[in-house]
Amino acid sequence: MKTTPVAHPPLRGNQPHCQTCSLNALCLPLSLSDSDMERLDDIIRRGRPIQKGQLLFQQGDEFQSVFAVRTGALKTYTLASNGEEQITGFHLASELIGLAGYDAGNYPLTAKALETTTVCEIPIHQLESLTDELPDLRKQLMRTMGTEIRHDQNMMLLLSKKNAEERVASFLIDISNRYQRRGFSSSHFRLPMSRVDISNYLGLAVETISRVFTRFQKNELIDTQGKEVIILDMEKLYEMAGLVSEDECEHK
Amino acid sequence: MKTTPVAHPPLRGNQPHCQTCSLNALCLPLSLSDSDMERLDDIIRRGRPIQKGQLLFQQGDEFQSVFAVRTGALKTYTLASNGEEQITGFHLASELIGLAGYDAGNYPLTAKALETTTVCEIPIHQLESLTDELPDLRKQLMRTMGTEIRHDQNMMLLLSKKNAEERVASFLIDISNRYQRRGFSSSHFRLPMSRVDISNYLGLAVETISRVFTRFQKNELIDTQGKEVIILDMEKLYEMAGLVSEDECEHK
DNA sequence: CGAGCGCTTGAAATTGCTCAATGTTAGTGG
DNA sequence: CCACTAACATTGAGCAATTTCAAGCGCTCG
Repeated sequence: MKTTPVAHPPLRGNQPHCQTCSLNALCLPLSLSDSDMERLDDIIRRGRPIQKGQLLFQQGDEFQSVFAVRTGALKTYTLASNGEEQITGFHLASELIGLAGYDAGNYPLTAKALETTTVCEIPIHQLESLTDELPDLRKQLMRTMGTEIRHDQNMMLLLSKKNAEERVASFLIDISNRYQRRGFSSSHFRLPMSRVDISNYLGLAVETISRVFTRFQKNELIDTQGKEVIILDMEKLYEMAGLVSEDECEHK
Repeated sequence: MKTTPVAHPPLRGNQPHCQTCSLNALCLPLSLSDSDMERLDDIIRRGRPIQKGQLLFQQGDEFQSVFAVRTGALKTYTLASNGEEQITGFHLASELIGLAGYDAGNYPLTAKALETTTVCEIPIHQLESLTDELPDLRKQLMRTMGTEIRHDQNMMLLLSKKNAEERVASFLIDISNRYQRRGFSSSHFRLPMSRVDISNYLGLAVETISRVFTRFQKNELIDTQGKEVIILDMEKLYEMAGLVSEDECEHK
């Protein structure tokens, strides 16, 4: 078990705040009143950016804080005992990471920056005392964990039932939706992760990812240039993913 | 969206209680004081047993309660939009199910009895008010969700990185450990689920499960007769699973 | 400008799947 | 208690999807 390589740099002045953060409607403060948000804001630490490839925390490190992504993106992965790495999620701005370690005393996974990334650190002890007083915050935390569980169960379905094309289509749709929720284009974006990361996440070989991307491009489903992706036919992509676009089917 | 076929039968007299339940050290009451346990016990409803094949709740049903398995076993599964079913977990006595629906308002999965099963029902509203007052209970719930997340992430690793033999070996070890924790034999047990369920859970074809079981039997790793399983070489099974038996490797 | 990493493409190999047939078990009703 | 049926389980053969191996390209960063 190694010690944390990077972790939590000291504070700097001129900090942003939850109250003015453009992400507060997506992030942990969601559903908090102004005064409650202020109390949450008080315990949040905002450190210097972490660079691409640096670790935010490592599997086995003592569980001390949860983190909200402010800008940038990270991947989280677990290590099998044989050393193999399984990426369990990519995390964009406003998303909370680290909660899975809540009960264990240490992080059950490693978080690595995919690009230069800034995070808000929320020390767990203070968060815990705060949740004692703020039921809304508590619910929000439970909600976040529920979301995580549903995500993982969707991934189980994907990994055990879907073929390569369905996996890639599902992946692109997921990313697209997440960018959209953040106010970015749902059809034109830049993937923060490498092909190798995607292949690992989707349980496929890199070569397969490459081939599916080119096939999608030939079939004019998407246009892609390196990490840049333009979705040309969202409708069809939903079909490929084994899903149905929301437009035409709202009942569940 | 269909209505619930079975759900929550009426109460009966002569109920057992958390205080005297042999599972209370594994179940939700874990870490509660006697008086707190009593308060939890007061809100628990204990219905008549549900029969093999009956549903406890169904994907889409309104989220009203979480359930603890008292005796028997269930499977939970999600339905893909194309109707395919993915089993996300098997649940033995003392295990809590339904929490994943916490934030969504309705259950994100279906729970079906694998055999005659009795459950303790915990209405969510009352549980919520109780958590307001009992921080220990709150923590226990968070812990349970954390455990669920780690389980699912382990499954993601299994589904995306392990071959058929490794999957089956991992599965048998997991079941074995869970029986052991409940005070049963870790080397001789009866699987409550069918081969089809196992294959679905592990992301393999039924035939593959069958073949791996016979191969394991030929290699004298296990002895099996239908759902009855005897583990002959635990050591080797751990190796096959890509794990290391606790005996020989305690670090990490 | 060269090295190296990341990405793409092709051909061969492999693993697990599908299909089909047969065997086995458990539950039902005469 | 036995016969019957339906669901479950096993086994074999051929096949298909994806992986592995190998090679080449192109961008980026020292």
